[in-house]
Amino acid sequence: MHDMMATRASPDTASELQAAGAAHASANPSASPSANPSFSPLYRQIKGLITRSLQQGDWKPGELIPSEADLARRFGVSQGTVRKAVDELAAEGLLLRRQGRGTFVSTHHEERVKFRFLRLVPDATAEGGRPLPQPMDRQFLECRRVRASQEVARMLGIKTGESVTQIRRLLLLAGEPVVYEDIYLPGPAFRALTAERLESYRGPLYALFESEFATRMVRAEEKLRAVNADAQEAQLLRVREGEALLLVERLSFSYGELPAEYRRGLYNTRHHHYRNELN
Amino acid sequence: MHDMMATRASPDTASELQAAGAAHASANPSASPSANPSFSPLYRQIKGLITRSLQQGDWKPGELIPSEADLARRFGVSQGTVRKAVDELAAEGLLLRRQGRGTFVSTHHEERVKFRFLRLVPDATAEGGRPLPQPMDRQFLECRRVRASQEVARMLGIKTGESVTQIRRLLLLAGEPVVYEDIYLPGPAFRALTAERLESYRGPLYALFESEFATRMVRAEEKLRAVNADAQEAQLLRVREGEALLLVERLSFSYGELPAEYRRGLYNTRHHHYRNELN
DNA sequence: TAGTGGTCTAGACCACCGT
DNA sequence: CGGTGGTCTAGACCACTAA
Repeated sequence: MHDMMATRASPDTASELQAAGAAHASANPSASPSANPSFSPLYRQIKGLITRSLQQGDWKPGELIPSEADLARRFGVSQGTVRKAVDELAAEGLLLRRQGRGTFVSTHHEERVKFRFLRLVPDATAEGGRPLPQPMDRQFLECRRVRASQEVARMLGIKTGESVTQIRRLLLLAGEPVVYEDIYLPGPAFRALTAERLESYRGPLYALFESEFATRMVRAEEKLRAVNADAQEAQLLRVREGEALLLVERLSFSYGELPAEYRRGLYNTRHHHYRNELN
Repeated sequence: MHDMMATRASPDTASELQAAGAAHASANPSASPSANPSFSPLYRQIKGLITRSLQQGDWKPGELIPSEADLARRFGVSQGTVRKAVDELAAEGLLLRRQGRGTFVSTHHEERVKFRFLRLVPDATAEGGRPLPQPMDRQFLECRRVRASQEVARMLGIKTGESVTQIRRLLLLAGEPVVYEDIYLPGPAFRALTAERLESYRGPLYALFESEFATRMVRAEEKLRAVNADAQEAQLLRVREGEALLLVERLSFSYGELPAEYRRGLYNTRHHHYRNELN
């Protein structure tokens, strides 16, 4: 394999890569030899281009993206450089590498990473045993359009009073109600969402959002607190009023650090716990 | 045994690296050409060797380890292979790379990563603002040798009734008691630990353990629950009895996945919250 | 200026997957 | 079998730090 004409051409997409410290950056003895203020290595620029393609939906969740060799040709860089860009994206969970098959866009549909964001596990879980083998059931109490409260607006980065979709639901594990949460989705994207659709859908909410509302949750930040159950919460979760509950506020982000969901959940931690790893 | 070193010399440590799929491994026509059951790439073996050196204390926390080129020579591999090993160790927090200076063994003494394991932050913390700029104070209530209860023994992987060191303390943020925790340390290593030493030490507990007890905490697992304060807990944390508190059980590991500390903490989350990131 | 980690390239071969 | 990601090497040059 040789191929590849002597030089560049980069007949495809954006060949706007700034030659920044690239060894092969050709004869460029002029261009300031040092003191680069906003220096970004090539592989990060490549990473940016790939991210943009993901944002734009050029490659959709679950799909196969072009091979490393292919991408290297398109971008006019070496395979090693593409590899480093893809490595980082895979580490961030945006892409999924599978030896012998190719690189795929991550999706909430895969069996392996289902409930990736739900850290609640039954107490009986053994040391290594990760997920919950319990039967999970849902119960949707609300699904409606409401005006964003000051707090919801602030979290989602929109104006107070703007229309948002609110979902209120109950999660049952092994028949017992364990999670009660309010979910807020910004903008008109989720206008078509109905309680019926929620009821009929099998699988995680994020998988539904991905498939039918073109919104993929990429990462999230959570704030945890302990609170005492009020009368309504106690009734829904079948605990005594005043019983301690774990309050979990979650802000989820889509591609490009775009806030795409705000969630306020109450967990009954009598037989379950929130599991976390510190590094 | 076989080969190795047509060149090199590798005068130093273990040159027992099994030529596994190495392109240059050559001269090894015997060894099953494929179908390798427990296949481990070279860089992982290197990683193991470096980890072993860390465990053995060849390089201590805060110290500079040999340069990549140096390590490559010692191990008889290319710099790229060493680099990949070090990359992973740095990603896991065992090593810290600093361009232009070298690679250092991570330590709990650095200003940058102090309180790496304490995820409690004041509610007022802005979006990006990470750590707590609050004045922190401690109050040590106990420091004694006790026999491990069944639970403590199970967590620490020792026998029930074995001697462990117990520390009971209160953490005060901005003058208010916010954390009340019991800490259990296994084995005879911490026999010399006294309440006086704890009182006089400035800096994180883990920094003390590292400096004076040759125990570095590398990673930890936490289980979170919401519980109602009992009378004693309420008094110490200055809340009403029955008030919801965040119960945080932490199992910390030293090098080699060795359980080295079990901790049971109660957090008052009225003005603070536990912060977490999901990827 | 010397030394370190950081980036980039080019090419080889291995492990794994589907056909 | 051909194609994909995974590993390994060798060498070049860049960015940063400290002496």
